[in-house]
Amino acid sequence: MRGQRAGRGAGGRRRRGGRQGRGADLRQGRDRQKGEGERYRGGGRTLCGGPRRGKKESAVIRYSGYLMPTAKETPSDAEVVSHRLMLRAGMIRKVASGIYNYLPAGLRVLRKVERIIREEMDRAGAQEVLMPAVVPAELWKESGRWEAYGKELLRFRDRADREFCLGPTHEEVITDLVRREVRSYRRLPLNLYQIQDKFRDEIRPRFGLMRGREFLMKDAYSFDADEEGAAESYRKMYEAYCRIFRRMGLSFRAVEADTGAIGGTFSHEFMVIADSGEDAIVSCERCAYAANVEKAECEAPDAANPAFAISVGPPRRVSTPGKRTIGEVSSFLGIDPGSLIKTLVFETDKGDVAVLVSGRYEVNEIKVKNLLGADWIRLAAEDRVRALTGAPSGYAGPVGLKMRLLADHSVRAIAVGATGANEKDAHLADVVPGRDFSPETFADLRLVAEGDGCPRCRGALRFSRGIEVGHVFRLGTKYSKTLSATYLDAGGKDRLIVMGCYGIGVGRTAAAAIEQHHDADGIIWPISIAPFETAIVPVNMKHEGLVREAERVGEELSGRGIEVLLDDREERPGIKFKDADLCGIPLRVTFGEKNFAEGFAEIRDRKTGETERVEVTRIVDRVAAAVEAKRRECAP
RNA sequence: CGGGACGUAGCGCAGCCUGGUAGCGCAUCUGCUUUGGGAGCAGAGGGCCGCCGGUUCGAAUCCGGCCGUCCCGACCA
Repeated sequence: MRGQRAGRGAGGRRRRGGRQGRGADLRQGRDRQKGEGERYRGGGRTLCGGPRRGKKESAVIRYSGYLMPTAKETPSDAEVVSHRLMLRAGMIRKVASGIYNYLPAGLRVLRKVERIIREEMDRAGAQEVLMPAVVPAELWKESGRWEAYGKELLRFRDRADREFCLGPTHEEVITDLVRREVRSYRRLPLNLYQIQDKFRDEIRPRFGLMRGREFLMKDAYSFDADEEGAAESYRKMYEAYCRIFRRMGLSFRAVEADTGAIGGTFSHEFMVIADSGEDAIVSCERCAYAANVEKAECEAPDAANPAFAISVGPPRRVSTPGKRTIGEVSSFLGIDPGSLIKTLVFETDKGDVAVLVSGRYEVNEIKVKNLLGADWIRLAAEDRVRALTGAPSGYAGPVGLKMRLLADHSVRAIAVGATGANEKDAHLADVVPGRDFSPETFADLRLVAEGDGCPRCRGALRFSRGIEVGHVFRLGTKYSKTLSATYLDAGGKDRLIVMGCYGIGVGRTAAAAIEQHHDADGIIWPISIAPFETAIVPVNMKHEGLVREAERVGEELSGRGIEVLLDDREERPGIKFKDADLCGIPLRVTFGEKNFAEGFAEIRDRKTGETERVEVTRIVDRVAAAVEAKRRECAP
């Protein structure tokens, strides 16, 4: 799949150069050979940051020789916008499920994301290291995660039959490094990070770079002498993350989150707000509270007035043939779903458990899992439900049920309710919690719902969707304990190092930026992570004066530190415009014949579509000013 | 791993039900014309019809197995 549209002009030159090898063809033509050599030097420097140093070298990239094969149609297996657009814009190509090639333009975007991350991590006092992708099993066995991590951890053996894995995260490796090198409190605090390829053998890779198996990730690890220091390290990272995502021009929210498999005590996820996001988040309209719905706390309602239930007789069995869902049962019995007591049976590593919740709400499995201190939890399968309750699922109820019973606070608000009868096609009415059954505990076990108040300030909660691009954790001593990473304090005593870890998905962040910033024509990159800052489009490559002027302007802009893509392909204007839009280049300078004859060119803003006609003599200044304005929008 | 689908030219698809010459659009290559929003005409190249087996005189088409990919559910940056 070579440049579909990448250059008729090149083709012409190739022909003249003879028909031998393709590799040779690509080097034909002095001008292009020069362009290519310079491109790498120039491009590399620009991307690595820092002011441009002396020497006149062209950093202008010429589209005709550049591998950015755009497509009008998309492979049918791309579902989300970011995936589709990255494929169409010639940024990535799939190699295997969840594994991608990054083409030059895609790589430029990743490098820019990396660069911002590096600058802010360095600024926050972190130091860059690089750890191996291949990790010996011993380290993972030592931490206990060799067993605990599951199939996502890709394991294999070397020729000597030693076990290894591809690192999906590097707590073990970094802790091993630090425990060897750090002995004294004088060396703390320490924060080390890397930007490296990770591999997680996802059950179901999807959405292109949003959920790949191999992916670029920045992971940082902090080491402190005590909890106070760890809290400070955490705060610094939290702030660095805010700066990072602001600089990428993203609208995001830091939300309280569950710590999951990484473990630890406390964590925030950084969510890029996008309707297509996989995660649901809630945030308070009045205060700063924001959380992943998995984590979001629910207030306990007032308990029902017991006087209410005093006159009610014993539970009544009612026939409910074929009615098993809350909706069916409540409308069949003519009662409010909120007074149905929903009973769900879960299997966990701590044994089976039934969880009760008001029919108005959903059980939050993560809260149940955390309450039990379980490693895993799943809704019991049909036959298990039958064995435990004596009825098919849909008819379970707490009355007379012989198993662990946990109840959500919402059940307490039910004075008289209805519930399954543990018998097929039957429910019980006039059920009084506390009288007819008693759960071992009432706790917050449900999912937040629309209409709930903020747990902090009782303000209104707003629901939105987000893409998790970063995650910061307070790990405490989880890894320093299992891997015995200790230091000597000032009193000469051995103490455990207190850790934190901090991740950012590099490719995912680029994808999230697209999810948040695109339109019908393609990507609209924030300038700080765009592959190029401006495109220059000479409308007719046969018009020598016009082309020469376009090239001159490109060189000048480049000389001012602006990243330019010169579309020197022998294509029709429509194609060039479409491609510039598709690839999301923030500004486009168009050299058209009519305007050029009058001494004018045009600047177009990709985002607003606004077009400005500017005299060619002033165009460089004008573009530079526009670029500057866009860069300022991405200020931290 | 469960549920649903799909594998035919680089990409998007038709053909399969009812077995017999592999087709369309885009892209690619050549020539001419064209040059402000994915051009026109003329010509050309490109296929182990996912793989293996079975049925049949004959299989892209029917049957079985395998592999791959995608979509929906439980994990995560």
